[in-house]
Amino acid sequence: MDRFVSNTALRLDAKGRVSIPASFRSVLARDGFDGLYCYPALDQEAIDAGGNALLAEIEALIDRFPPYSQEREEFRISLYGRSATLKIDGEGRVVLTDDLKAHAGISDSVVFVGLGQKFQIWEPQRFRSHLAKATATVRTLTRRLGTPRSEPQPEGARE
Amino acid sequence: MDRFVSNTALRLDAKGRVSIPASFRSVLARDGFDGLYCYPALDQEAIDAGGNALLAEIEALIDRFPPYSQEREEFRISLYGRSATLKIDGEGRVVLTDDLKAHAGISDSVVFVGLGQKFQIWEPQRFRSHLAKATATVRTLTRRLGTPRSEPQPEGARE
DNA sequence: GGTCGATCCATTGACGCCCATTGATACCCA
DNA sequence: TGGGTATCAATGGGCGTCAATGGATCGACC
Repeated sequence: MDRFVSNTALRLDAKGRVSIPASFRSVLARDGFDGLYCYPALDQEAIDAGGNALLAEIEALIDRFPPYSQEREEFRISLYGRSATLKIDGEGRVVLTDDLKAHAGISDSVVFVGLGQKFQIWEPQRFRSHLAKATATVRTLTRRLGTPRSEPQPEGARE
Repeated sequence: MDRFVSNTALRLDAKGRVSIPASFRSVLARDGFDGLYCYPALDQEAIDAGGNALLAEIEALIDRFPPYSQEREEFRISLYGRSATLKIDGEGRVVLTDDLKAHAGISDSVVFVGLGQKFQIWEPQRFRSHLAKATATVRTLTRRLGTPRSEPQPEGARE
């Protein structure tokens, strides 16, 4: 398996540590990144996390702007400045920074959600409501498309 | 690791000393530069800092202008003339010059922000507001560009 | 002789690293 | 097929190391 899939709910311990799900760890190991690269999601109250694949995605985004341009510098500041590379201990755990926890509203438990090249870390309650909203959106979209109770998209349409 | 990454908030002591984050120090050591090369950032109320890699970047910037041109001389004056090479003490600390502190509005605490080949030193409050502004820009730009794997925003999605 | 600065030392608190426990799941064998 | 066992993921805690910080001493240059 080379993609992050499925979701898992886990708790932070007294020291603020939280285990990365074992299946995600094996993906990270395959990816070759030492540690866990994290930053606050731009459009959601969640943490985006991953390895080299995620990092490459971000750098590709930055490289779309010419060197020394104002936009590029703002991208660099905003993405690098808010990101954190967390160390993974021998048991596969990380401690989230205060910034990350504040952005996602995380206190003592989280949900890991696999999204292919990356995964997200949510505060469980917020994830539930986000999921409900997303599901409602999907329903209205499929209705509007006029494809009731059929698969909305063929496999691999968007990666 | 051979690049400056992540960010750290630290305080100046009564003597004006401030520790360079250990991870940054190890990059500087690898870079081989003795001390810390600093200058006021051109476009921001921050201090640019680094080692040989930063110096090389600056020279590359200057070399984009024809020799003896007005622009080139102004770049040289502006960059070299305002720069300072700070001494790093046995504990990995530096004292910022008054010029640098004035430019960045630094009094008794700072934030170090890794930006790859260099890092920046900010006054925490200004960094926060700058980050907020940059992030807003990034949001609108990524929407316009059509970020990969961002969710579709259907019109009329109720909130 | 005094002040400023630089090098050295001492404290403390966080973090990395290690091991122990528990609970669930998969596997094996009767 | 059911029971027992081995394996591994998740969790909790202890301890040592080192980064960050504060203070003290030594020296140089006014």
